[in-house]
Amino acid sequence: MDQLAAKPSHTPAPTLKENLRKTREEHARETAQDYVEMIAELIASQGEARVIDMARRLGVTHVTVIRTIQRLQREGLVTTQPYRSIFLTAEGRRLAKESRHRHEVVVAFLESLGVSAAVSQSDAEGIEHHVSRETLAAFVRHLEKKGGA
Amino acid sequence: MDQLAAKPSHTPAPTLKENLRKTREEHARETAQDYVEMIAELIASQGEARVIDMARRLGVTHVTVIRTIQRLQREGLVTTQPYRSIFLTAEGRRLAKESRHRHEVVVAFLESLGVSAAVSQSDAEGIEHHVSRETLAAFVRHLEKKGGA
DNA sequence: TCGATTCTGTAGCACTGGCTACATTATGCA
DNA sequence: TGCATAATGTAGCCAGTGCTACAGAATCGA
Ligand SMILES: [Mn+2]
Ligand SMILES: [Mn+2]
Ligand SMILES: [Mn+2]
Ligand SMILES: [Mn+2]
Repeated sequence: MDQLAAKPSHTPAPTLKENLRKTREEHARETAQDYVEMIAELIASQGEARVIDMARRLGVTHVTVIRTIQRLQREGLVTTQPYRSIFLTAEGRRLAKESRHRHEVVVAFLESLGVSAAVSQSDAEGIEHHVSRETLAAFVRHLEKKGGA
Repeated sequence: MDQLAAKPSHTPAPTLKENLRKTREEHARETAQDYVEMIAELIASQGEARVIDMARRLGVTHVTVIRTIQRLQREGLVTTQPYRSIFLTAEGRRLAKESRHRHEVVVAFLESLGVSAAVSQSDAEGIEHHVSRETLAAFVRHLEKKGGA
């Protein structure tokens, strides 16, 4: 009830307010994305995802990891039992796959613009969480155009 | 002391850990960037930046704005007096100018890839805060190549 | 001019995600 | 096999950023 009353039909044009709200929501989700992505990688490479390995790779203490894992469990992305390693739910695996793909596209896209590998990796870590479906598609188009194949 | 010991000379290759730490730091700064950018816009268009206008545009309550402004004042980006409007310090103006420029480049860049204006605005609101100097330069190069002029 | 309304500010709550200090459980090796 | 070490977990602190409820100051129009 704080919209410009009458004006349906064509899309109502997103306001700055709505864009900022969306960005805040993305921030709330990005920890989840980085975590499930890393859990999937650890399971693939080490056979299991342990709190201590995540803490070392994330650069935070194990306490922070434990509390975040508890939240992700509450949200249905992972499962754990006391003193056991971490597993992904079906939804967690889905999100991990999607996040990894987007991450790779963003890195490849930045590199295709001539950005160094190191900076591409670094910037992608933040940018990835704010790339919509439409923008991701545009990145892929750009890569296909340049990449040949 | 958790680096690969011996291997100086050329840059030590940033670890995932360091990239994530950098992303966290960027998040701590992005509120400041969006605020000073908006304060500059309000001063330019309305003659002054008031709490209530910022709250409406940001989509948060005035309480949140007041507390954030207090922090920005502590950090030397703005000045205020009780019941008076908000001013930028020299450093605040510098940051506002830089943020606005980067915001505009990011939006223009996304649009140049064929992303719709609405989505470009929305994605840029988050992406802008993770675009390094080097990536920004790559965006500008890409725009100059396509844009002609 | 003065009273209603609007604006600014404070108190106190929730949640996230950092941390240290300490407790408990598992693990691995002598 | 047992004990030192490593890993996991809990308690409680902090800062940031949301919120509602309420208090105080400023403004505007009748
Ligand atoms: Mn990331
Ligand atoms: Mn972000
Ligand atoms: Mn902006
Ligand atoms: Mn922004």
